[in-house]
Parts: sequence; C-alpha cells; structure tokens
Amino acid sequence: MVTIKKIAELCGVSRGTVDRVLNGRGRVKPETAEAVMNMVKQLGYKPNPAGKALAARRHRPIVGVILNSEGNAFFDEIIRGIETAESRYQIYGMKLTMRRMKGYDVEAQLALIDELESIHVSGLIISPINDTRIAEAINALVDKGVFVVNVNNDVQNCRRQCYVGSDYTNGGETACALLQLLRGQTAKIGVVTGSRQAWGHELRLEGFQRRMEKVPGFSILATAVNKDDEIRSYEETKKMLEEHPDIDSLFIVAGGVYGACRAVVSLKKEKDLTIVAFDSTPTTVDMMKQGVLKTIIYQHPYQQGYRAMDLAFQYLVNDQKPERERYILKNEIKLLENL
Amino acid sequence: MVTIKKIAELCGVSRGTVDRVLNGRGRVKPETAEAVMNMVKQLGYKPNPAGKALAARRHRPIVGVILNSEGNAFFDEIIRGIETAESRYQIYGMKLTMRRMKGYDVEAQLALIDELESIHVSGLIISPINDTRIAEAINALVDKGVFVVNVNNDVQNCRRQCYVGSDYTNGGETACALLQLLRGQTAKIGVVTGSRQAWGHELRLEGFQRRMEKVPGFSILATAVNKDDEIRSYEETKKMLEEHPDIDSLFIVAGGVYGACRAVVSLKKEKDLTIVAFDSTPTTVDMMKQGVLKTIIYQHPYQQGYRAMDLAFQYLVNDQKPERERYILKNEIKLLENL
DNA sequence: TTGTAAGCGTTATCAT
DNA sequence: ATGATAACGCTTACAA
Repeated sequence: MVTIKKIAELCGVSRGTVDRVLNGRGRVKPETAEAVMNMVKQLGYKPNPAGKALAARRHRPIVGVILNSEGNAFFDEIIRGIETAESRYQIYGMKLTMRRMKGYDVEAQLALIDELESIHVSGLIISPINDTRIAEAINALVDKGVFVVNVNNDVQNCRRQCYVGSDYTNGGETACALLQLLRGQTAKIGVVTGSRQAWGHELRLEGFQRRMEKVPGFSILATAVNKDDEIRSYEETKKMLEEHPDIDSLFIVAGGVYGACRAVVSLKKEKDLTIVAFDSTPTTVDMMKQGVLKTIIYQHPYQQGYRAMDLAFQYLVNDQKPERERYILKNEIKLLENL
Repeated sequence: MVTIKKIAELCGVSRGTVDRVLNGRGRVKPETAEAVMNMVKQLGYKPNPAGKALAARRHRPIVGVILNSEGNAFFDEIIRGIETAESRYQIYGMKLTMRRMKGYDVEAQLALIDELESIHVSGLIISPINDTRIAEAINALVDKGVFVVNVNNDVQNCRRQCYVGSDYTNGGETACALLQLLRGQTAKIGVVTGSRQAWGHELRLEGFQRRMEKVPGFSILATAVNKDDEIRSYEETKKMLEEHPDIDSLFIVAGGVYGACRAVVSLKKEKDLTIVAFDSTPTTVDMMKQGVLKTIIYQHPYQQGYRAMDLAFQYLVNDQKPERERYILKNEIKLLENL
C-alpha cells in the first residue's frame, strides 16, 4: 500500500514536502516537486480517505442546501435522501444547513444564496430557478471555491460542478411512448403544463413532442397552464376538457397532478381518459388507488438527494472530484403494484 | 463531538478501558463498564468510521464473492456494482476475491464455499442455490463469524445477515398488472419458467397467479420449462405455442428470454403476442429494439451488487451492523425509451 | 483490572 | 524551501 510516508522516503524528502506538492500549496523547489510527482505516478498513489477525513475534522466543512420545496411534496423524498446521506457522513465532520422556499421567486432564492455565502458554506446543493441571475450567483460562488451541485433542476449557462437529476427530455419521450403503449396509434391529447421557470418542464414537453413525430395518429388539441398550483390546475384542466370534449388523453407535465385528476373526476371522465403524469407524491398515489391514474413516471427523488450529498462528501471530505458533470437518474414507469 | 477520549476523561478512566468496554473485550471491572456505558448512552457516542478504518488497516478484511453468473448476462451488472463499490472502498483496506460458477450445481457451490472458508474470508457475498445443504453451509460460516449477504436469490432456513435483491412475489404481481394494462381484461397466457432451484422463480409465478385472481378473464393455458437455457427455451416455447395456438400472451418468468422470443419470431407471432419478461440483458434489449418485446421488468442489478458490498464494508470496516435484514430493490417497468 | 504509548495516513504549525 | 512534530479517533501490544 502506497502512502505519503512511503513516497517521502523513496524521494528522500519529508512528508510535509510531499503534502505540499500533492496539494499544490507552493513553497517547493520545482525539481523536488517534479521528482515527487513522478514517484506518485509511478507507484499509482491514491490518498487514503480515512486519513483525510480524520485530519479534516478541524475545519468541518458545512454544506448548504436550498430547495424550493415548500408546499411541493415531491421534494420530501429528495430531502430524505439528503438527510440520510448526512447522517451517514456527519461523523466525518460534515455539517448541513437547509433553507427552504416556495415556488419560483428569484429574489427569494438570491437572498438565500447570499445568506449561505455569508455563512461561508464550502458546498451548496440547490434546486435552482431557471434565471440568468441565479446562474450568475452560482457562478460567483463557484469562483470563490464553493462546490455546487444543482439538484433536480439545472440552469442554462451555469458553471456548477454537477447536475444531479433526471433526463427531462427523455422523461417526455418516455411519457409519449407509454401513452402509445396504452392507447395504440391514436390519441387526442390535452397537455397540462407547469411553469416556464422550470427548465425541465420545457424539456419534457419538447421530448414528448419529438417522440410524437413517430406516431402520426397522436395530436395535441389544447394546453392548460397550472403554474404548479393545484387549484389552478383543477380549474384550467376542467376548462380545457369542457372546451375540447374529444380529448382522450392527458399529459401532465409536472406538478398539479391532483388538481387535474380532480377535474377529470368531476367531469366523470376517469373511465375514458388515459393520463400520463410524473412523480409518486401521496396525492398522486391516492389517484392511482382510485384508478384515475393507471401509471406514473418516477425520477428516483431519494437517490437524487443522496447522490448530491455523496458528491459533496467525496469532494469536500475525501478531496475526490466528481467523475462526471451530470448524474442522470432513470425515468421509471410505475403502476400501483410496483410503487 | 463525542469521542472515546472525551468519554474516558469524563469517566476518569483511560481510553483503553473505554475501548475494551465498547468492544466487549472483557478484562474490565463490571462497575467501570457500567459507568462507561452510561456515559456512552448519555452523550450518544458514535464511533468515527475514519478512525476505525485507519486503525483497521493492519488486518485487511477480505470479502469473498460467489456468483452462479457464468453464461448469465444478468449478473454482469451485479458484478459491475460490486466492483465499483470495491474500488471505492479498497482504500480502506478491504479486499475482494470472486468465484464464478455456472448454473445450479449444488456440489460446485459447496466446494466454492469451502474454498473461501479456507482462505478465511471475513465476509461473503453469494447468490445461493436454493438447497438445504447450501443453507447449512452458509449457517456454518455465519456461526464462525463471517458476515454473509445473499444477493439476488435467497434460501429458506438460512441465517445470513442480509438479503439484497428484488421482491420476487411483487415482480410476479407487477408482471400480471402490466399485462392487464397492455391487454385489458382478457388474456390467454403461456408461461415460460426457469428452474425450480431458484426460489425467486417460484415466488414470481405465485405472485403472478395471485394477482390473476383479480382478473377473471386471465387464464394460463400452458407452461414451458427452459432451465434458463436459451436453446431449450426456444424449443419448449415453440412447442407450447404450436400446441396452443390460441395463446395470446407470454409470461417469461426468468432466463431464456432470447430463446423464447426467437421461437415467437420463427412462428411469425410477434405481432399477435403480448410478452412480459424480466431483466435488460443485451439480447433482451435486442428483442425490444426489434419490437418483439415492448416492455420488461427490471430489478436494479447494479444497485444490488453495490449495496451488497456497501453492507459488507459498513460491517467489516466501520463495524456498523446493517439496519435491516432485507434490502429490497423495486421492480421497475422499462420501455425501450427509458432503459 | 487498568493505563500507556505507538501506530494507521493526512494535514497544519512551527522552526529552520 | 524543507523538515520535524503534533493532532485527528481508534486499536493494540505491552507495562503496571
């Protein structure tokens, strides 16, 4: 097993010097540094995380979490994943501080980012709103050396180290393929969409429409916008269904599943409509139990949270950079039976 | 942060004494032990895995793996999961030794267990054959203090510490529910089953049949046995389909998916038959691309392997017992789009 | 029965 | 620019 000590001995220098070389702390003669690096490569030295973790206990890294999860049950599982990982890693000296907010209020999210910056977090896990100012704020943090993971949503032009979440385009494609499986070659589709400020929702719709090109008998008759609000979802869906009585399929792009389903039930259309929706929140599961929804698409929210924390741990405590920039969880299809 | 040192100081004893109490090494006066234990509970002491890992580097634990994976592509992903976890944990001093075998040869598996026992593995990850002698061999290892995880298959009357795998009964139920979703209320089903020596296969069929009770229009017309062999699967399926031309659905319980599908194609029945099968091995994915299979059920094989190693790591290196006895991965439904 | 001290690998501080 | 040393939390051989 190759350790710093061994490298030091073989190079005829001290452990301190090797450490300085390995971590680029400077104050080392270039030739010495080169000799050390050669030895490191030759022996394939890998730092021991246990040693690192132990030594790192002096300056306990603190990870900030910002989620627009208030009033959105989908995030409950993400939070559970984050907290599970935290309880596993806190013994290594990692601390967690969580901030929750509601909806897509850019100012509010910027304020939270500021707040965490002032606490000097060394890592940030955030479900960012898709807005240039957010991207800029994140970039500023990254430039200051903070390790940033975007979770569940990503932002354009953002230099975060990692994105952890689902492939939204693929989610839309999968939704369309599923609808085809359930209905055959024809469907008159009503779309219920959420917010433009979630990039993912746009991508999902794009994916759905792209996949539709393979099925000439599929057509979108109308679109309702619910802004992820259940009441609004109920009303807009109802209106859409009344105005377009020949709609036989519903594609619910994001939140507001319960409201949309209630609208379907209130019109007594639950037997005639094929509905494709996302995420197994309790109210959605309720609708599955009632048979209104036969199937949903699931994005491993628990895994998303756990993975995000794990990446922060590996980086901040073990000093291991993420292997990839994007960690994509699969879109899964769920029936009541395999929830 | 509460450490052994702090406990020792507060109790007015030495660190060595606390260590002896915590790890039940004896040679401690009962009253001292009690005082220490009280303090430990009061402060909620948790050992620091980094410290443990570091100190444990003298006696590197070795984990043995036995898989009947030869010629069964399903195990490839399990192995990838095991190896990924190993590469992450080897720096903590954990070593891995893998033995592969083919099929359900009890004697062969017993011999491999013996072999690993003679190497003095401290952990064993095994996909056990469902046989009493195997159960007994595993029990003997457990009694000797080996940490045993059954992966993918479980055995009756076996005292392994953990089972990691899917819920087979639920897999059968899900398969039936899926078939109902695809075909509506009636189906004339042909069953293609694998081996009686895999407990899981039995359970899946049970689950399928139980779920069938909810659908009066479903009936099983015939059953073919393929012993997980592709050639046999081809022949038996073909024979079954010829003898029962009114079969409109195929439930493939385990291996031999490719052979069964080839039989379907050779009879030009791929347009008429609805097939439900398990696992996304390359040949199965091929059949999905050809449109013979529209959908399969997936059991997170990579996760199974990773989780099994993780449990061994937590136990052997960090001295943390598993929280549960069974780690069940969900049965997922896959289309070509979300593979 | 209990305490002491060294060691696991890395990092930080201080001295040179 | 480099080295020596202590510290992180835990285990263990040895001393008392």
